Amino acid sequence: MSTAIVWFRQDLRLADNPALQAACEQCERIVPVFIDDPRDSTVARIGAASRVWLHHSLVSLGNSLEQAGSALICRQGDPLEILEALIDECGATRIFWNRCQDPVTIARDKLIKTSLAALEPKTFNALLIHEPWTVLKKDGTPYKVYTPYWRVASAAYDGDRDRHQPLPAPASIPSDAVCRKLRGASDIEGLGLLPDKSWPASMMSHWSVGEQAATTQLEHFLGKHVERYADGRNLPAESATSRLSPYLHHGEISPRQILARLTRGRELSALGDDETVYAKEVFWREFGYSLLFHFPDMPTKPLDRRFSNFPWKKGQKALQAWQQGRTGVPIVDAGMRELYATGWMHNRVRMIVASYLVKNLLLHWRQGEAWFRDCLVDADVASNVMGWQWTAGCGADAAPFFRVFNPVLQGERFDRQGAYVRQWVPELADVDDRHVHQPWSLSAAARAALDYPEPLVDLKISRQQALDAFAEIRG
DNA sequence: TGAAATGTTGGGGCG
DNA sequence: ACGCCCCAACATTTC
Repeated sequence: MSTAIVWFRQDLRLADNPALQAACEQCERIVPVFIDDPRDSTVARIGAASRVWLHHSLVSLGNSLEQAGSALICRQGDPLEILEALIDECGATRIFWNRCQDPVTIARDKLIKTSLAALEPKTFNALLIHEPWTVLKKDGTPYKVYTPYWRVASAAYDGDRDRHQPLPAPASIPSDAVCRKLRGASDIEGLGLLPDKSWPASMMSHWSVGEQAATTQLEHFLGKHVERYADGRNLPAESATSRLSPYLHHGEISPRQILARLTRGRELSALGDDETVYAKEVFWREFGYSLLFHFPDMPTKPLDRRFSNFPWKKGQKALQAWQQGRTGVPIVDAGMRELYATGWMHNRVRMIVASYLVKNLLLHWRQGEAWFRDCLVDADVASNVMGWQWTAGCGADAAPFFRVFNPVLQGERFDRQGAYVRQWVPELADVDDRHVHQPWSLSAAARAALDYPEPLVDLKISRQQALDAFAEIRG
């Protein structure tokens, strides 16, 4: 009897899962396993919020597998050692998995693949539309500007649509008593992904986890919000973004599934304006993975090497005020509090709080990147690092100038009624619309009546400091 | 996926 | 009626 291990990683779904599909087609018995690798390097290791999500996602996947007559085995430790032990225990003759694309995991898995050569490991692309080495400029070098990347990547999708169609879930996942015995009742609990604190429960009260929930959210977004996406996505008080990022990060849904459902048989080039803006967001994720693959030191080193000499400040108090949402800038504090409470932040606000950290507080983008990685349920190294480098000005940004956001203008433009600020900063609930994004312009008496911090820094002065610092390094 | 400085226009107040 | 000034609103330029 042929037995296959299916190693689940960032693909916690049954549908559009080519490794699972191939195993079901080729083998008579399937052993699904998830391995938590506690030795992951700092950059690849996901943070506390993502681990909480992961716990619930594994529970959901485990339930789906059980409904299909199978069972999920969870282990913690060195993946190669665990896989070798498991191969002995269940007599596996083959192993299948879907590829991850961050540098740490690529290097680790390459070794594992070699070590397990006797089982002819078979790996698949389920993470991306285009794997990073397949989209290059004519001269063979990677894109560093998004727009030309999008042109080529979207045309490649349109030119080979059949290949990008998602797979259905396998009709059945053959298992037997031996496999089920390998799974102890408390396997998922045993990974210790849930800290013994109260925040995980309140954070997860904002979410519904799992493959089914991901599909429901996609349908909700496409049915209601995508038609006004170009404008609506910028308004943090409205839930007009897709909110699919945590599902994508853990692989509860795939980009192939999203694009197939968005396009419904059309080419990307035939989509309406709002749909195109959304499709481009999906390809921003692809672009992030491409950058990370071709510039693997991006998590720690600026893409623009001039920034190695940027005079970042050190300020533990300022960093803490930012993390806790007590900077005195309403839109910044609202975003940071939304992040801490829900594990997620609206994308427009991510740009604003990030810009404030690096260009007003002049703190290193890596400190912001680390905080986001720890707090976001969608923390994806590629997207997170790309976003922070973009904000800091050292990443892939085609702008020919040093971009500095003004959080007051951003707030007034995208949260005109202050609804978002009032939701997350209740101290400002009664401040009128004209002052809600700049409470320091209230009279001294009105300010004293508010239990809200004075601004940490002057926006105009700190902006000028950032511009001066950039002038120093730009050569 | 920007902001601030600078330039232009046009309506209203006023002598 | 007219010119002048002021300034808001909008447009353009610059980093």
